[in-house]
Amino acid sequence: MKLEASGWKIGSVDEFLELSQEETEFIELKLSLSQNLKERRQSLRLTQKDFARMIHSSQSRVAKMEAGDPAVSIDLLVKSLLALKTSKKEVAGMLPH
Amino acid sequence: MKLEASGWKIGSVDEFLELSQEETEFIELKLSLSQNLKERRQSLRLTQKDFARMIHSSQSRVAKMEAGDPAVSIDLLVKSLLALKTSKKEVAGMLPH
DNA sequence: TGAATATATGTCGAAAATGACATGTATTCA
DNA sequence: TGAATACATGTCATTTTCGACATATATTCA
Repeated sequence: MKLEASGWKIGSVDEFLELSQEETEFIELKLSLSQNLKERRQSLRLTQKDFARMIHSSQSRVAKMEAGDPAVSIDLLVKSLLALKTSKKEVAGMLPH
Repeated sequence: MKLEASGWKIGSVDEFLELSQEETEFIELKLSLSQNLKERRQSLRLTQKDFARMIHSSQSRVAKMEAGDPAVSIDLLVKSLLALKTSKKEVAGMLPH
């Protein structure tokens, strides 16, 4: 999984070139939601633009969500999934490895 | 479940006194994480103050997290749970109804 | 091919979330 | 009881995330 390529910071103040287990799990969790969101949108034959209108957001933000951009919150990802009629159980199913 | 008591807005511009299914599910999801976080912290015999230090936050913010304050993000709740060595599978188990 | 459509990326001011602090209220226990 | 400890609540300046926009790059398809 190319975390580096998604713009996730690799270096930090405390650790140089190393992500803590906790940080890694957090990022993986978000990427799982991102990927599932993209799959769901596509399987519904929605364009990013149309989906953006559904959630009162913008095409560029949808693209960032799906790209796993670090500057997108889990809150927005979850709200987006719920807007696609994803059940809580389905959201839960996206989390475990 | 007393959503109103937790400070969640009941009225909005579009709908007066009614939460959409989507909004309700989002709030319930957050409250589940809140409650589980509180239980986990308590079972580990950690004070809010001590836990706050662990996650580089403050006692007041921990209190707000556990109270289900709307102004607390899922991101912070998830990071907090992960700091308590909660596995992704365990987080997933908190979500379904 | 090339126009139309779809997606990716960078930037901005506005809005929301943050840690910190002060202070109020419960709870504990000697 | 009352002091000590734990938790709740309100506010504030700073940081982060937001929708929006411009524009670059991919993809589709006639």
